[in-house]
Amino acid sequence: MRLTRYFLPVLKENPAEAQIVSHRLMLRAGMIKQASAGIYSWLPLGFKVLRKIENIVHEEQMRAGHIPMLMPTLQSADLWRESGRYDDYGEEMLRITDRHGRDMLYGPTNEELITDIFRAHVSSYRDLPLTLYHIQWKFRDEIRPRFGVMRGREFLMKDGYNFDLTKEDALHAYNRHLVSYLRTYERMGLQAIPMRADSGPIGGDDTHEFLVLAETGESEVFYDSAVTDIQLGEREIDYDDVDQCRAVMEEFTALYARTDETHDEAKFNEIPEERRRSARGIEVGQIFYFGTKYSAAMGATVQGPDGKPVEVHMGSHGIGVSRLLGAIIEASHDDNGIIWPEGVTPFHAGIVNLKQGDAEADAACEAIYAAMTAVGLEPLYDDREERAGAKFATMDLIGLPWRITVGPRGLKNGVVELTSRRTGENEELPPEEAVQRLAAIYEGHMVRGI
RNA sequence: CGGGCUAUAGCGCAGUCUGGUAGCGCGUCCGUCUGGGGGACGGGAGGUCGCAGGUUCGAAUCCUGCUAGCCCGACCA
Repeated sequence: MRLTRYFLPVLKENPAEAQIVSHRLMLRAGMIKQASAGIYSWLPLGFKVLRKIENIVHEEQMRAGHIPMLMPTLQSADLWRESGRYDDYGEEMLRITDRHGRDMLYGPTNEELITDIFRAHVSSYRDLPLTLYHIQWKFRDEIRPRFGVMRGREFLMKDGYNFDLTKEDALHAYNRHLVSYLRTYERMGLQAIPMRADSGPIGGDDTHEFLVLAETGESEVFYDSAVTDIQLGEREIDYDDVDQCRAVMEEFTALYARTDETHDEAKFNEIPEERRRSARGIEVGQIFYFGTKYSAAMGATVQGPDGKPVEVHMGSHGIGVSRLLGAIIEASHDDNGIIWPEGVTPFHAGIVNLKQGDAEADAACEAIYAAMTAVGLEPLYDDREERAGAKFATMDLIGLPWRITVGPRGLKNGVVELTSRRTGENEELPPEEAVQRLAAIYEGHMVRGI
């Protein structure tokens, strides 16, 4: 993409309403624009990152054997009356009446809809196990939306639902999700720690929240510092392997890590004192096992091998997709702006032409642009008639992890500069080598964008 | 929902107390110079002063009502 043809309305000054760094940077980098309280338009740069995150979530869900689909944002109140949650959910649910006077709602979650689909089409134990998921906009009418996309009213969420014949099968689904979530977050450059949590209005006994440590987090968390040393890394996972998934789950949840809702001071104090940590965290996902709560209420049964109806065991699992943008920025920025992890960056590298209009510099930039595109990389070429300082400032603000700087001075010696946004490290090398280097860096980090 | 606050050009703000027909910085447009960390000079464009009503010869400014948004707290992917 050439910057002169793109739409990137960056701001030099901080908008007054933005208090936390991710909100400020998303506004300044021209990623979002507030439409009303807690509701945002996603401008091209923000939309690009949102789609990349969404695609990582899809890839990891499908890798774990979960089936993508799409349910509507508007739902009928009838299903919610059936589950009993129409009254339980309270003011947070946005209720709407259509022209015929029918009660509708903008879905805050989808347990009812998915259970309705399930009971209509699944009748045999032989169709199990089944895990369906979608990535769809939700609406929760928060009393006080704040922090930009971190606590919006309208937000994009991946929510999935597993249906299993037995509790054991459902617990495997639980573990499978825990593992797949770990991989999902790691691919985005995040460390999200699973913590024992409270189930809230979803209900159920077993639940973990995934928290990204950040000073601006809304949750207070307590943990054993050793948990931050555990990484999934490159290890091979067979998501059908019950024992392996359980082992990984146990590895990641053995050490103490809880939110304030479930914090147990006595157990916390059993940790050696030098490893006790209290901090703040951003909740980026949650997994639940809730047994037959919805299947019993809504009559979701299958016929077992003996021909008798069995209420299915269910769980649900969510990832706050739009919130993740905020969480990633909170975890990865500096005074000059955002620093995108390679996995989610909107463009793979920026090309800065220091002397726009100089025949050699222009030609060199075009050649790099073509070479990057040829190997499947997506560059953002700053071809504006701006001075070097302005171009650098823009690149730093929008946070592309790599920058190729092209100027007449370097070109005389046949080199350009490759600079890491994160470390500031700078290397002079021939243009072709810079492109090769980028191709190697992004090997394994290629995510379909838009 | 309790407490605090704001609304004036795309963004950040002054002007309101003491009424007289709206200003600054950034951005933006045109031109010249410049060219390795938000450059300089010159010239432009851009505003129903959140909305409605009232007081007044005259309202951004005073009065009444409303709306929207922000911050702190109690609740939540």
